[in-house]
Amino acid sequence: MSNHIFLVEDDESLAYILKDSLENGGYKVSNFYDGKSARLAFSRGAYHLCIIDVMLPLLDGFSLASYIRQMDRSVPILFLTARDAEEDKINGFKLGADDYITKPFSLEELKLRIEVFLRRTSQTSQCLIGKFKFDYTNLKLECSETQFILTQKEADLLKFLCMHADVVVKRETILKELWGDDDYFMGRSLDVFISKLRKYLSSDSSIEIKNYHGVGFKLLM
Amino acid sequence: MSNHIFLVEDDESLAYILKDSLENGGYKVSNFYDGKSARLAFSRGAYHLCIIDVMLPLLDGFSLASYIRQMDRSVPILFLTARDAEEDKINGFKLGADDYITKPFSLEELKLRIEVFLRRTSQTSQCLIGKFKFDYTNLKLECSETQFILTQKEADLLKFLCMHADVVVKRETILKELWGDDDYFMGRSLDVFISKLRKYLSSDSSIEIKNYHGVGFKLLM
DNA sequence: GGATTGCTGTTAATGAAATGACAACATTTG
DNA sequence: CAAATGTTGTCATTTCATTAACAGCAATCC
Repeated sequence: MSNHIFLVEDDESLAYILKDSLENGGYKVSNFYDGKSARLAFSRGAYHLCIIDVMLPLLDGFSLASYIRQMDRSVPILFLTARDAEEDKINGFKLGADDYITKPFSLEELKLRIEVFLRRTSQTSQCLIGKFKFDYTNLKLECSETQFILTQKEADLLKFLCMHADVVVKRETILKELWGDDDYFMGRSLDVFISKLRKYLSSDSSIEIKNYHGVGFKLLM
Repeated sequence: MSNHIFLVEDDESLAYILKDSLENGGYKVSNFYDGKSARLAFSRGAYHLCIIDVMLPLLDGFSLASYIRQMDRSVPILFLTARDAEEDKINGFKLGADDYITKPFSLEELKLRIEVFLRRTSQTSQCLIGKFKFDYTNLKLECSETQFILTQKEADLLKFLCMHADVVVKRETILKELWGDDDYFMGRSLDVFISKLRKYLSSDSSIEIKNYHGVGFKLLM
């Protein structure tokens, strides 16, 4: 699920460099060279982040941003602006811009900021299990009283069960998916992990990892 | 990592309104009602921005600011001052104040200025890590007692961890980003650098670079 | 019912791999 | 060459998936 970046920059060579290096960074980039065509394009596409030069032909960056804000109240907008145009900033923040980068800037800088924003919006794959909050990417399983740090494999298994909550998942399916194969010892290993997860979740009696004899498991909550 | 605002205002109702609305704006706010207790508190905490009323009981805003400036050479200080006290401004700028807001002011105005300042500090690549101030562009990591000059690679890594504070960053991601590739020896090299950073940061026990076995690292502070 | 067999739950032991700390080496820079 | 920096190698330690061991349970058969 690669993130789609909406880039509006009229300086062709800069635009090219940005597009190229962002694409190398694994993003999908759509590039527009003036405010008007950008505005039209935005209404037709779905984007995860906008990078907009303040100075644009036909329609300036602020007007474009204000239009985008109307269409989408949450998409992060990142302005490219000249070095010390302080009043630009105030102007922009009013429109709900999220950040500025002043030219000239380093690509690294830009990439880092993009990551920060995309992280902020795309929730770090969290899900609720009874009274617990499970954060898969941070391997964290927490409730008001306690917090557990899971190992990768524990987290993988719990995630798999979550994604198939209330459904009986076959042992075979889990093993193929998470262990890559299915033999006697892997099966025993799975049992050990199930046991560990049950222990983590034991403080909430509404949660149950139920065994279906000879078939598999089901996460109930 | 939400920004922490140091607010000193003796008018209780104003203080309450400010604190409340800034907290709603996503900031963490610590509020003090007189200069003396504020001075004590500042020396014990780490803040990203200070908002100080000029007129304060026990210790006036200027004296407080001058103390803060000694402790921290770069934290933005924003004064709240009466309408037309021009000499206050001159006084304040000498002490290294960064901006003034004259009462009465609008909340929007204040919020915008705060954002501008916080962006500015983040743009100059300074960030706070526990009791340390880390200046990426100058490769400087300092606290009240000591100062380290980092190498470029040390600084790169620390910056990367800062930008992803409180998130588990995969080894692979770090290596791809900072070493350009990912093989066994680069992995070992990364471990060496992590070890160096831990040594630099060891004097503040609230900072931790936590390892997630087989996964990566997370900067906690 | 009672015996047998295979499946599951749990805990502990084991060994391979990841990590931390440090030293040695290589490379660059002035 | 001397100093600074990053990489590679070594060894001790830690972590964790797996394996082993044993006890309880479920299904099947007589």
